[in-house]
Amino acid sequence: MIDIQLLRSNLDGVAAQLARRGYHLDVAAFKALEDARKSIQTATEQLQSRRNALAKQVGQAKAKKDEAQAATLMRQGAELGERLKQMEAENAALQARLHEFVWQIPNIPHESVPLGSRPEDSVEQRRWGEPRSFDFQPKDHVDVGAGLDGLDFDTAAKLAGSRFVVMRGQVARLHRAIAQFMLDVHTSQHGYTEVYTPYMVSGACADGVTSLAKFRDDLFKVEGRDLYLIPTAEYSVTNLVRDEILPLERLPLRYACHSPCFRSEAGAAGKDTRGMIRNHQFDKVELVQIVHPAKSYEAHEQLTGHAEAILRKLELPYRVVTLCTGDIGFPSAKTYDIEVWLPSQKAYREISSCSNFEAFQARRMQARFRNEKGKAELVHTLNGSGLAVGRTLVAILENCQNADGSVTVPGALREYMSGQERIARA
RNA sequence: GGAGGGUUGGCAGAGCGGUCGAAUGCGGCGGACUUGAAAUCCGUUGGCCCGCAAGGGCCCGGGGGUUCGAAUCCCUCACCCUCCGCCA
Repeated sequence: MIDIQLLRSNLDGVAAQLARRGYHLDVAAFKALEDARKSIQTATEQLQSRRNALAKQVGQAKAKKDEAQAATLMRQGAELGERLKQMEAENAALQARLHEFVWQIPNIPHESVPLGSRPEDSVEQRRWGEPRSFDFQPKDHVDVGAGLDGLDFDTAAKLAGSRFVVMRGQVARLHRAIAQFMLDVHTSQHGYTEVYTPYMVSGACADGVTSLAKFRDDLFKVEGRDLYLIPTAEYSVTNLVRDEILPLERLPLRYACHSPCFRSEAGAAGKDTRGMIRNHQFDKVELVQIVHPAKSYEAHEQLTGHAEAILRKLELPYRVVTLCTGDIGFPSAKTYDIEVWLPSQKAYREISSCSNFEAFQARRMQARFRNEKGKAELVHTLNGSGLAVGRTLVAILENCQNADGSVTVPGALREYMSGQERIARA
């Protein structure tokens, strides 16, 4: 969430900055809420002060064995109690409303984020690699996978419905190899610590990284329990530092985590229904960084570079896009999307999203560090896919396919495939 | 599943219903001593909210209750630990 002090001190300024991302901040509502809060809070605290003073006097009277005096004071205290109870309830209700109001405000976009309301307004930063020109008609990953007896959507549908996949044989192994490879690169070359975390988190943790109220429908919930299947390892990994005050020297923390991700895709009916571009379950290697506030934009560039390194090693053409103000996610201050080339679609498709959340998530999670002055201060959090495993498999099947239906294994993955250079139908 | 114990400040750990936001130790910070460091000694050291300030309020796992007054009593939920049973 954004700093409520900032709202109090510069409400119109915040509203203007939020307007850049298409969010209308109800300034009048906030003012009304704040005014009411102020008067009720002050009144409540005055009553509390009097109650405390009275209670103290009762103690003193009793110590002096002045029972008559004590009885008088206790009667006064009892009278005061009734009013206090009402005030406290009113105060609590108002604080809750204010809290709710502030918690559903999205993050303020960083000044470097291009202004725009549609995906087309996002700005391409760079491209790497040349899309391959085929001397035959390339198939999409569904057909390549079927030809290899490796991807089976019909059977998956029998088990769990649409938007699932069954992988077999060499394709399943390739999928596993991709994840291993990514994890190894990030831990051995980019300074990340591998972590294994729960695939379910509490509602509070979900609310720590984004707005649960807003995104509840996108999550799978465990029936009858306050547990949600993670839609990305970000949910569990970022929360590793919730309610912590980290020593300065522990920063930065860099975590890499391979996990399955579960998404209900409630709002995506009819979109990307073919293949495994948008499934209810997919694997991803996630990168998370917990950093000093002064270093987060530097870290953001590095983290994006770490994700890009994977595509370079796999020799898959991609481009990097800075999402425009209207397209960044709820908690994000700035996001780079990395898009990989898919021959079947003749288009670049998202394979990674790298965001700097500044203190937005940290404030929700109460994730802090002890700064140079010894004071507790909120950390900055970042994450990025490094990369989505399923979509990487899709990209390899499509970009590395051969006319005979086989697929060439990218050089970087061969050590994970017993040196095998290509996958063909068994 | 059954029985019991526990959750207190950065950490460890005390705390008869009244002056406890909380002893003590460690750690941190400042200082003395030292060429420097260690050791020792002295001082200091939680978070949050309102307020220009003075000052006030809240926080002892979460929530509720009893009371003039709750870290201390009661209820409830969560988590942790120990033992028994069961299971992988």
